[in-house]
Amino acid sequence: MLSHTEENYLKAIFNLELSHSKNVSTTLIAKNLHTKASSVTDMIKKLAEKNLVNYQKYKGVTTTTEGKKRAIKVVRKHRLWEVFLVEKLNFNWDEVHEIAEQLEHIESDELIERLDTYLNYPTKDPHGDPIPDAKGKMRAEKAILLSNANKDILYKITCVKDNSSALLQFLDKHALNIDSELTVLDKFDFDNSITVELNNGNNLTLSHKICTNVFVTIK
Amino acid sequence: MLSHTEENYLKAIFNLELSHSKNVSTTLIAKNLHTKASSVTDMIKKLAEKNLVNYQKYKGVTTTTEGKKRAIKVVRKHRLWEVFLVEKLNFNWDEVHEIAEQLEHIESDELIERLDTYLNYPTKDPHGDPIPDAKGKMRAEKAILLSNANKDILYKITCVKDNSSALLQFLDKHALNIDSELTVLDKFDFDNSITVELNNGNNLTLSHKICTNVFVTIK
DNA sequence: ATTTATTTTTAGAGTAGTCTAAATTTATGA
DNA sequence: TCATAAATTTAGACTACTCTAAAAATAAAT
Repeated sequence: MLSHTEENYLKAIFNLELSHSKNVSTTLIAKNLHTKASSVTDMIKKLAEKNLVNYQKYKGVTTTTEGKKRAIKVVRKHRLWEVFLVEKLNFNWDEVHEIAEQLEHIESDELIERLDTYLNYPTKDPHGDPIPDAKGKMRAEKAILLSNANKDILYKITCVKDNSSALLQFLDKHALNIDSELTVLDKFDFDNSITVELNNGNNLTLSHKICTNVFVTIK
Repeated sequence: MLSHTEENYLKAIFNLELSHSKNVSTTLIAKNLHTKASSVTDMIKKLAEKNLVNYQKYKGVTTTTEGKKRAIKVVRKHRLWEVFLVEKLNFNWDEVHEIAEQLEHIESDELIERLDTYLNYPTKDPHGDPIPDAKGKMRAEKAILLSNANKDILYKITCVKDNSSALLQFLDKHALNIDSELTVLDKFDFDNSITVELNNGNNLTLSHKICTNVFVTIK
């Protein structure tokens, strides 16, 4: 059985491995968990001792097969609880992250499977992130960043990168949601902003920062 | 903000205060939390420092007004989650205690009020225990122990004292539930067992141990 | 009332996790 | 390639909580 802290480290390492690929560095983990590099080193040693990460001094870490399994389980729990909070308790999608961060550590296999059933086996959370199934399989999304989208092609939003309230509230205010459809009309070299047309006919100019935090697929 | 451990101590002290009345002893708390008396002394000092309990060396503790408020909130959360687990996720009443023991520490006022709304403001948990409302008010139940019930009077079960699976499974097997109706037919001095008649006409003889763990009120 | 038993507290130490500051290793760049 | 910068690890200390064993206080019993 892992402590909440161990689970948090494992989840962070796993996520960073996916987004930054291969050997995750100590400082990157520290930044992610708002802690210090020295604390990370200590914890990494502990996780390596338990065969949950591969670790060589000064070379960063990767998760082992067992480590991945544990991390995926935490991710599954986090995302299922997010669906519960939004679908059943009517929370807004920008309010659920902190609470799910706590709920993901509740220990009970039976609970999580019953929750999954109750929610009717959802495959994505309110932010569009895929929910791993009970075996740990996760839908591989061939989504691209909105910043890399081409002009005059119809896309739909599938996922947002950042779960911060600030981003989610911005999207809400501009009627942008998971499954919203849009076409890129213009790309501006000056500040890398782009103008999109929504399927209600409205035009919207989005900053580069927004575009690098929103994933889309061709509709 | 209190740690899980502090909340657990506070809840235990509060419950023992209700059941054993006045100045709860160090050993009683230790037994209740499966820890050692010396650990209890340490924690009591910490809680006294925060004005959550009144403490005089060697004289036991009582909760302060603020301490009671915090304890009641934990109890409210525990019991609401138990209702959720039974009503929505179809757990049996003997399976929910351990999980609720974890869920009761999730920190979010918004969450607990939305859960309450979602469950349609229940007033008792699956074991018949009263759920405090958002202001901390709890229904005062004038229930008596089945062991103190009189002959030939129609009672109904309102609550069970012990949340252990063993007791709950015994009751399940004998079709005894919250709101089950029964009449005491006989009381045996030899072993303090009693014979009851259920409203389906069946007779049942119950041991003293069972009778001191089941609460009833006159129907 | 004084011994004995029980309860409670203190003292000292251990584990999990955190930090700062210093030392070491790796990466960078003239 | 050699100096310097950046990243990483170690060392030592701190908080929260736990324990055992011994000391002190209270309760019980002759």
